[in-house]
Amino acid sequence: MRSALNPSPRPTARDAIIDAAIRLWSRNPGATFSEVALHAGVGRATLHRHFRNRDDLLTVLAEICIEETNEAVAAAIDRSASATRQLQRMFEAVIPLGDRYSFLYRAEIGDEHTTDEYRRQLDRVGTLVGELKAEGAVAADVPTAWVVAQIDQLIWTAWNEVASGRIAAADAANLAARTLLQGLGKEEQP
Amino acid sequence: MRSALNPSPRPTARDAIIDAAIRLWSRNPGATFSEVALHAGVGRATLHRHFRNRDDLLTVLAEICIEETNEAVAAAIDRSASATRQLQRMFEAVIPLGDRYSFLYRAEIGDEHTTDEYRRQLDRVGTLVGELKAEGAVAADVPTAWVVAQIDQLIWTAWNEVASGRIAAADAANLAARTLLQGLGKEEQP
DNA sequence: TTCAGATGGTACAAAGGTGCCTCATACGAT
DNA sequence: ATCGTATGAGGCACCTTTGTACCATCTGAA
Repeated sequence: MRSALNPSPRPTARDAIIDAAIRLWSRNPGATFSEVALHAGVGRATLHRHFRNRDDLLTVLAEICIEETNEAVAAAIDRSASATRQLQRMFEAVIPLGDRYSFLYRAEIGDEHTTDEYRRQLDRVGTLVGELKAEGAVAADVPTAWVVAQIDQLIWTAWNEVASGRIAAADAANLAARTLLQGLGKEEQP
Repeated sequence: MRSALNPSPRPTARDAIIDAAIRLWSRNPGATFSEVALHAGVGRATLHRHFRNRDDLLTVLAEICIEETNEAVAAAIDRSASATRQLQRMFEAVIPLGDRYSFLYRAEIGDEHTTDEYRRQLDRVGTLVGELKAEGAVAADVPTAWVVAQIDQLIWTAWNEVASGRIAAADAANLAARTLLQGLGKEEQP
């Protein structure tokens, strides 16, 4: 059966490879091309037919992950809502992507367009943090860079804890938002 | 000159190797033995004389890092102080070790003794979290696993931000403690 | 000076990964 | 049924890394 998405190149094999590679490289960035092929259920030759080499595949994966994240965030963000609610919805949208997103942390992407897109993503988070500060949800004296780093880490940690079974998936976004906002909220008594 | 520490095996070369390996593998876990030797300023042959193979070196590094962390924490912890202050001092002690500690996150250590020691370390953090809950500094309804994960991540994030120059070193421990405690503190109004 | 130990450089073989290739086959469209 | 395409299996040459061995050199101690 042909996926409704991806009408252009290939139906199943390519998707299987992409999925397996993301999954595998998230756990083990040094995994072999053979292992990727094995986990994708395709021959190693087929893998090379779809992606010339390791960098090629890596770049495609990164672009897909960033695109997925952008879409999830765009769907979650409602600019008419408060920044606090936008943050909450962003956590809900992005945390489930943690397993697909995580391998980008360590991967060294050479492709310029991809790194630019990633930087732009962080900038967007920085903008959201600015709005949170304007709302008073985040104290103005906390460095924006710290808040952005925390959001990044919270997404990863939340997914990680869910994946390992220590935290219920339903609680993850709430815990993350609570950790961030009540942790960085204005001090009550100085 | 012979270091006062390490009286038993070798004076300088071994220490240089260990230092270079930790530093290098923290940034690039896949770095080659040759690269390690290069950064340590020794020949690859010398490296092999001190450490039979990669696993051997990795295990030694892990043990050293865990031991260093244990010592730093033990020196910082004062059981007569409040758990909150103990946490603060732990952050102060451990964050500067972030660069030497970080490569353990991804490294796959086979050695049983080492993994046990690491588990014990996490357990100790869990105990501290229990005390924090007893003090009311951390809400009882927050899963301990989540708090432990946050502490772990805060150490790493804090060091990371300091290393990249986005956060001042002097602020890191305070920011971390503030993020954690005020983020997980008892709710004021339900 | 002499000697033992440590080191650097180099060479070597084994092992594994990579990229490319061919061939037989299975599947779908015509 | 036939043809074209994608695939799986396997082979092959090339490269890097790894672990080992050998030898000349240097340094500190006797």
